[in-house]
Amino acid sequence: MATKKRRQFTIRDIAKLAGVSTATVSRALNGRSDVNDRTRQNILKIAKDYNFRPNAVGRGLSLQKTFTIGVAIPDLRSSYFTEVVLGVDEVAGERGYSTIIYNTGYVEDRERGVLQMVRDRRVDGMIMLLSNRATDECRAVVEMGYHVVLLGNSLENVDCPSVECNNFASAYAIVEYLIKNGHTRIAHIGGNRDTKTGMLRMQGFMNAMENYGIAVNPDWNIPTHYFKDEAYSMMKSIIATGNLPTAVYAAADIMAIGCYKAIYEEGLRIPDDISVVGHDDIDIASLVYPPLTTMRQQTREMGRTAARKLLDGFASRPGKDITILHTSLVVRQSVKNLDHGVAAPAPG
Amino acid sequence: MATKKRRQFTIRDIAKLAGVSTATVSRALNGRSDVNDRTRQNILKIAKDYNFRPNAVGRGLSLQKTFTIGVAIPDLRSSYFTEVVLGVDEVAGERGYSTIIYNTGYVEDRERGVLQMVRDRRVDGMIMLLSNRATDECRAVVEMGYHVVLLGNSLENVDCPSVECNNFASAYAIVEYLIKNGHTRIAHIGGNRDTKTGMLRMQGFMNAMENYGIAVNPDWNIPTHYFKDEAYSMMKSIIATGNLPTAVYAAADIMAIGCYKAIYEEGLRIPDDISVVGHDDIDIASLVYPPLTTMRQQTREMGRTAARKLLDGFASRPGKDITILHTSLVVRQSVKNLDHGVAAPAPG
DNA sequence: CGCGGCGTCGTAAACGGTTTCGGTATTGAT
DNA sequence: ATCAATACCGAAACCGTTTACGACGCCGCG
Repeated sequence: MATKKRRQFTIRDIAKLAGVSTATVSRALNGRSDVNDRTRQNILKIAKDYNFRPNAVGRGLSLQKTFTIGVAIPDLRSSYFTEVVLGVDEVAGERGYSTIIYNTGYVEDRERGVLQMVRDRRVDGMIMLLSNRATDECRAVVEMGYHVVLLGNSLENVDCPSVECNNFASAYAIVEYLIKNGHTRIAHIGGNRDTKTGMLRMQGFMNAMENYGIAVNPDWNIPTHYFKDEAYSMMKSIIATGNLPTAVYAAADIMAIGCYKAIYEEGLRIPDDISVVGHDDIDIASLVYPPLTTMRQQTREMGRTAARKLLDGFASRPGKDITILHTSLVVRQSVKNLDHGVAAPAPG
Repeated sequence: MATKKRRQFTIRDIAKLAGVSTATVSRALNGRSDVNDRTRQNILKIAKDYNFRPNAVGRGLSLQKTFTIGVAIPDLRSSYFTEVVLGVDEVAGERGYSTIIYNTGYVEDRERGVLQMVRDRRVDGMIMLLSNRATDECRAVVEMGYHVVLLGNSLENVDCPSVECNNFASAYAIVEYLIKNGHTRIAHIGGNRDTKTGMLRMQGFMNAMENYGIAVNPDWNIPTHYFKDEAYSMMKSIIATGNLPTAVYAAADIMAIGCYKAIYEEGLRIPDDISVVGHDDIDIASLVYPPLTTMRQQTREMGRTAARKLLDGFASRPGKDITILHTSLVVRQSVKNLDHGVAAPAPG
């Protein structure tokens, strides 16, 4: 069985069949003007008959360009990230580029490794969602003149474009929403501390609390990773103390979902016993029970503009320029209004 | 600003600096034995000092191998598929391959296009989740000797490995579960008809109904695509007729979620008014309300074995061989037992 | 001394495209 | 008829790496 793999059918073969040189074949195939129309038709016909496909690797080597861009995300399973990728892929596709997706899982080595793909010339540029830990590596790469744009997390002293949302204001807004609904016992299951988003959202939380004169319980300000399972564990441990908050602000919807699980497992109700809010408005936020109130990010649009920046940068290389897409509060049913509600805050 | 992009630092530069030929540099860098240890150390040092990285494109051309595999999935947003991808990426990573993800969106042209990547030599092999519509194209490609393995949907007369689940038996089992809970008025929001999985699950549904002597209402056997939104629409239109089933079997969890949305929007309750079951056990199946009973697939494992087959196939090329991973019923809370329940079947 | 073997390395040809440079033939103007 | 411009095309270099083949020196052995 198993058909043997033949040598590839190349433009040299076409050249021989057409009685011309490879240069002419290349010109004809690429639609250049300086080739006679009859010979072009002939070459095109042969290419078609033999089902010819140019070898992308050879082409890439010659052109010093692969027409491929990479995008590195921390977690393939989070629809926040896949939505970003979809946005990137959209505009990449429009411009004749394909996109490679890398999953870093927030592990430092993989972040670094992925960054090198652009030096390997596997991709023409990279869109990176990474933590601060890769800062030095990233700076080095952009200083070598390679094209990268950052998403969600611009880095200190790294001169490349980035797109993000106003994390601080966004966190402030949703915590304020909680406070205006009568909550004072508020926990923060926070995002990764070596991530700018994580720091800013935490600061937004702190600042809102401070401005309203509410003390924050240090046991209720817990950094962890942007994973469902980790948020689940943290929520569990908070509940285990017996000292319950009336509301929790999870730094990402995916983490809020983890909190849901923990809360339900402990026999508590949302929002009656504990209110929960998240951040990002990923697609399942409206599908869980109760539907999650959260801050909506323009996720796909972020992917799109990142891709545009990267692709535009191939022509004329830009320096640092940050574009910020704003967020908006979407109110659903996961927070209880304590002023008009039944229960008073749980006993400390 | 914007550092100029220099010519790449190549093994030729290293050769010059070390006073040897590029052949020796290549040998040293690749750990071959026939190079003196002192010269090797010298070369390695230079490579390190200059932060050298071999050009993957040049390497790929020379080796006729890119150490990259592609995986084509229909929908990046479905965690069923991303889970597959994660499985693939796991074993690929272990063996020194990276993986490229392509999103086809079930559109025929993209399925065909993606298939060509392996002919372009962009990837060493492909794992494809596709519909029957790409059958001819796919057969042609494998007959040319390229490496592809199919996942979820083996194709007629295409001689390549594939991995799937027992769709027929799986569908039969969950419909039987519905029947044993007293349901007879059962609708099937079915998967894509040009997909083997869609056909088989539909047949499993039909067969179960027939074996239990239950007539199937043709208005309740609706094919559509494996998308949440489409299932939502279908469910809406069923409800709009006023003739309600007591249960619906959605051919995929993602579709079941779409049904949830439609049912809730119409002010009905799950499972009190309508029971819902799905297929696949994607991660949010346990997080929606009520938790969805469904058939669990060994999703990640499917990705893993597909990758193993592909990678193993590089050494010795296999013909058709289908491995089937079994499914299991996971009972949660989205179906009501009509025998012990309150309500009799709704009036026809 | 001659010879084979081994260790080490260089030359040059691949791999599959693109592109520069220049050459020939044709055309049109004078 | 002469000359310049133009259309079309080929030779060869190039992109960065690997590798088949052979060269060379050195060693030990008969």
